[in-house]
Amino acid sequence: MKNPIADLNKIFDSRIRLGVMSLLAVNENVSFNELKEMLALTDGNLASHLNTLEQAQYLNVNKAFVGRKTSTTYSITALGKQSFKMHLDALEKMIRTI
Amino acid sequence: MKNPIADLNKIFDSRIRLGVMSLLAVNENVSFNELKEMLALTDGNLASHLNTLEQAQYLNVNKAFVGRKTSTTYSITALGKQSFKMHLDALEKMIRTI
DNA sequence: TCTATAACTTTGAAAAACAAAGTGCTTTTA
DNA sequence: TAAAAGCACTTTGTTTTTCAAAGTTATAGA
Repeated sequence: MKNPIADLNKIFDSRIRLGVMSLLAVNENVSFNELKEMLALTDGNLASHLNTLEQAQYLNVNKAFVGRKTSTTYSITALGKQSFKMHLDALEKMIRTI
Repeated sequence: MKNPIADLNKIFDSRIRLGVMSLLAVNENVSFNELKEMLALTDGNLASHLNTLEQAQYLNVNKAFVGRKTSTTYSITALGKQSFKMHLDALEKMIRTI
């Protein structure tokens, strides 16, 4: 019997950050509003979770214009991809022992 | 693109409660002190997470004597097993889309 | 010009996490 | 037999996290 949670990443304890990462892992670029709708969050709540992930350097922010309107999209960094993969591996390992 | 976190159980957001459940899923009965050691927690911290899981009726408390010493062990309830399984299924589904 | 939308930031309240110390009971040890 | 130690908590209090709601800035469209 050994510690099953030692390899889990604290940042991904949050269901919401897990959701953001999993959306960004599958879709190259996702906009603020898409994330907001997908995860059914308020602006502020989403913004703060995105901020946490940004601080950790797990994602990039891309500010662009679609036509003349601003559109902010988010994408995963290499570090983010790696950290997320490690977390999922740890989860999978945990699941597999069950 | 659909909400990837809708089926996750809020109670299992916590790494520690996830760890407790995964230990109890594999080992029929685990004592307070084993859990404490495995997960590297203080008494109070473990007790409060166990309490949360007990409130949710995800685990049973068994107070017994080993020789003449008290030993409290914990085991998973049917509801706990089911809820945990659903959570893991949701996680697996999330992982598989990636 | 007025309204709406995007993407935040700020504020503040509520909940959760956690460590540390205290408790009551029993058992072992000096 | 008195003191020390272990078990399984509970209590206390601080720190951290979560979240909603409101405010902000800038642009776009009617």
